[in-house]
Amino acid sequence: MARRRGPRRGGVPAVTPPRNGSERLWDDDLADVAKALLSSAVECFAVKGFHGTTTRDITTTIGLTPGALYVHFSSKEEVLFEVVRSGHTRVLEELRSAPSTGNADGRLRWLVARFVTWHATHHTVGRICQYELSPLEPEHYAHVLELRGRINDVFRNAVHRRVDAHRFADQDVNRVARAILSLGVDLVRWYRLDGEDSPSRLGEFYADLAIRMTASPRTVTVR
Amino acid sequence: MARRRGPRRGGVPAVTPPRNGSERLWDDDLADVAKALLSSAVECFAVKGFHGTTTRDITTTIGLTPGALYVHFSSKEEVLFEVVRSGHTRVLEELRSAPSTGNADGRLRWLVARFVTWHATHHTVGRICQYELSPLEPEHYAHVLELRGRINDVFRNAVHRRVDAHRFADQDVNRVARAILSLGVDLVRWYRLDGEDSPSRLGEFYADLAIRMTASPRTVTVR
DNA sequence: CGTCAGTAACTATGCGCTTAGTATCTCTCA
DNA sequence: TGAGAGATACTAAGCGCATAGTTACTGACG
Repeated sequence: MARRRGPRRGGVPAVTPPRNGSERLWDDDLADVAKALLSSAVECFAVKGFHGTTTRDITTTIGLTPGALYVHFSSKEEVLFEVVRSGHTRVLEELRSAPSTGNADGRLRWLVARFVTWHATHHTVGRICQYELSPLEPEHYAHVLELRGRINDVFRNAVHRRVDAHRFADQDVNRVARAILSLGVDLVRWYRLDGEDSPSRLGEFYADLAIRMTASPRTVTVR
Repeated sequence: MARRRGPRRGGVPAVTPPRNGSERLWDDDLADVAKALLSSAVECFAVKGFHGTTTRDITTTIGLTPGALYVHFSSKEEVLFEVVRSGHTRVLEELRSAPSTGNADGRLRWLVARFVTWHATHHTVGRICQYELSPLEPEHYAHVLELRGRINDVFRNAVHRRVDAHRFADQDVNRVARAILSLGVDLVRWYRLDGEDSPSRLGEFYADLAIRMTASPRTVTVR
């Protein structure tokens, strides 16, 4: 007993995973402990940032010691990369699940609503995905940039489709698309689950707003 | 000579201030070296975050040693606080310089354009003001929160005024005000001076967008 | 001469990561 | 079926380095 050095392997897990809803975001093939490490990292990174978070913070929160992190990930940076990559991948999957039928208005509305709902629901992960990119290694950053480019394309295409449907030539389409995306992203900075809007209500509100933002200028000034 | 311990004091300054436009933001009563430290900190904090920036980063960039920082500021955190407090204070001053005459549309347009132009021009400081608040000491954070509340109030009032002027009851005014503010803030995340929009052009675009966002829903659907 | 801005050297602490070891599990073989 | 080997998840301890901040001192200025 005095010389006890290791944990039980298998059997009842020694790990206490955090209950923050992020475990749904990780790849299925990850071990349970790896998933718990990621979920713990999410809470720490979101509050203290990457550099302000220690490996001791991440591991002790779930009942492990710092060395355990290196069994599953090669570095602290790789934990960050996995969080950010998974977050973006899940967002992209969500957007790609959009129904292929329907008109341009409906499509844009659907995309905005889903994007916003996702970011409100996962605003903690979202915060890391938006504001903690600079500590990533260059190849990891490049990978994430590519995912972001794909997400941007979905919105840009949807806005172009809606605007084309109304045939307005004096509209700067890319600027509006970027503004709509901007709203969906910036909410991770201020959103709280105990605020007055549920994720889906906020999604509906922003979808309405996006339609208004892409309306023809002539329509607005018709009064 | 072998025991030389200090620098030349006075005469030709040993300090090389960074040229990033932030020196205009600091309080006039600060010493030139203190201002240079703040401007250097802005570059470092914006790229590496507060925790990822060392006192050596800040000081050696302008030709000083780490101990020099403590001649002017009591801690690294105080440097951050001064950057963030000054940034918010300058924004608030800008908003308060709005002409008191004019209609509700013009006022909202003016505020948005100025807010956006400011954040595009000073997007580096803006990034710190939005995303590097968690390392602040509690009293400093409270101070900054109060400034932010005042900035929010200016926008909320302007949006209420515009909406009231049109007498629309089905509009969620605070949500729209928050969305407009959100656009102005999130731009610090992505804005680059070498992009296609100058600060003032972006300000005009967002001012137009804000008017559209606050238009009556009935107007939009009048087609 | 006194003051003060800044330096060089240093201190105490903490960090990311490594290493040697342990307990447990799984598989193979007789 | 049981024993032994190999593999593995994890710990406790530690390493090498770096950090924020301190201290004793210097040189220039008024």
